[in-house]
Amino acid sequence: MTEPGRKPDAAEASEAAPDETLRQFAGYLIKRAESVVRTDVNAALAPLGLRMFSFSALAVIATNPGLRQAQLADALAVERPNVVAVLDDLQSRGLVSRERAQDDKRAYALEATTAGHELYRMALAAVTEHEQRVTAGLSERERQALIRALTVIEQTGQRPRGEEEEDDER
Amino acid sequence: MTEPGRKPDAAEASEAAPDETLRQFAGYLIKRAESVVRTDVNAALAPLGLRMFSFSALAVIATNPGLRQAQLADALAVERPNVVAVLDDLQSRGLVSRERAQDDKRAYALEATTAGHELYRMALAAVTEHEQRVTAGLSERERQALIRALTVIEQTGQRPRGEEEEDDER
DNA sequence: TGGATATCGTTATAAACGATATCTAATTTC
DNA sequence: GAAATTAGATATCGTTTATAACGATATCCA
Repeated sequence: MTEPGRKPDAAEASEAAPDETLRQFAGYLIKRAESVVRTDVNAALAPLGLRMFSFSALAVIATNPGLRQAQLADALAVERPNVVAVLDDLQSRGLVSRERAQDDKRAYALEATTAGHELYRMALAAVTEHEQRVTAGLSERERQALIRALTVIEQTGQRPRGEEEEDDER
Repeated sequence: MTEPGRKPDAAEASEAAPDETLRQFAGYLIKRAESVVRTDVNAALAPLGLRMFSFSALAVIATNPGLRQAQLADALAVERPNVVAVLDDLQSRGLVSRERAQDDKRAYALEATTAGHELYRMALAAVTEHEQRVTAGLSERERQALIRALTVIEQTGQRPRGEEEEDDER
């Protein structure tokens, strides 16, 4: 082991990471970064009884009073059934209210309660800390560039496939 | 709808996205981008009978002949049990061989078969196409900056917590 | 007006992903 | 050579996210 050097046999190549080929793909690194972020943010939110997803839901509700469940699901880019359990939890803990919409008796108007806003404030602080922690290796300019790049990717990928720059928003 | 403008009532605010607050966090955008990437890459690999994870495994094996399972798991940042089923699949399809290591009869030396290399070539082309598709909105410089930023985040987050720049790698 | 159709929230279910605990066989340590 | 460790396998579980289908309400339109 650690012989001066020659033919590292690949299995124990010390020069390059074994996944070097994959690391040229942003997609691969996004997946790995997502894992790191999810672990860290969930740890940061655990003391507050929240996870990444319930925090996101609370944030969207707190900043968009009157939102309906389908709109919430849409905002979070998940299917409608996926928000039900989260809302059950948030509501049972008195953080969010579900009031029947007066103009549509099928729908609920979602609102954060006082306790919900309070918890949201604390959770937002915890998540902000988390963000600073995981992006500590980046300058603010780099972090902003990252945010822009990710936004572009998300929007690019959202398209049906085969679109480019058609400006279909109006 | 689309009335000239005033008091959008938040529930139907047309100016800002409902998750505007969350979009200032790289972590949130990483999660959303991951979803887009995963969906797209899995669709790209489906015709080849691969998913993102099995492709990654095949790539690492093909470029690191003789690798052991534990090293593969390590390279892919997952626990050892998680590679077993994937290898069972790849092996049963004749893409990967598991030969007992001569210096350690517990371990397997993993290698891609000729068919495995062949499929890997095709899959690599499909993934490269996918990468170009999802990063079509970025310049090559932006894409490289994204890759660097994600690498930094991954490494930052990997640390036990409370480390910074200690250079604990010797 | 009234039937077809669509939408809202819900339930049930399943696939994919990834972790932990434990087992065996083999290996290393002392 | 006994004890501790390691490699891979198995079983199991939790999380995340999707689809299908259902009851209730709302909208469309002939």
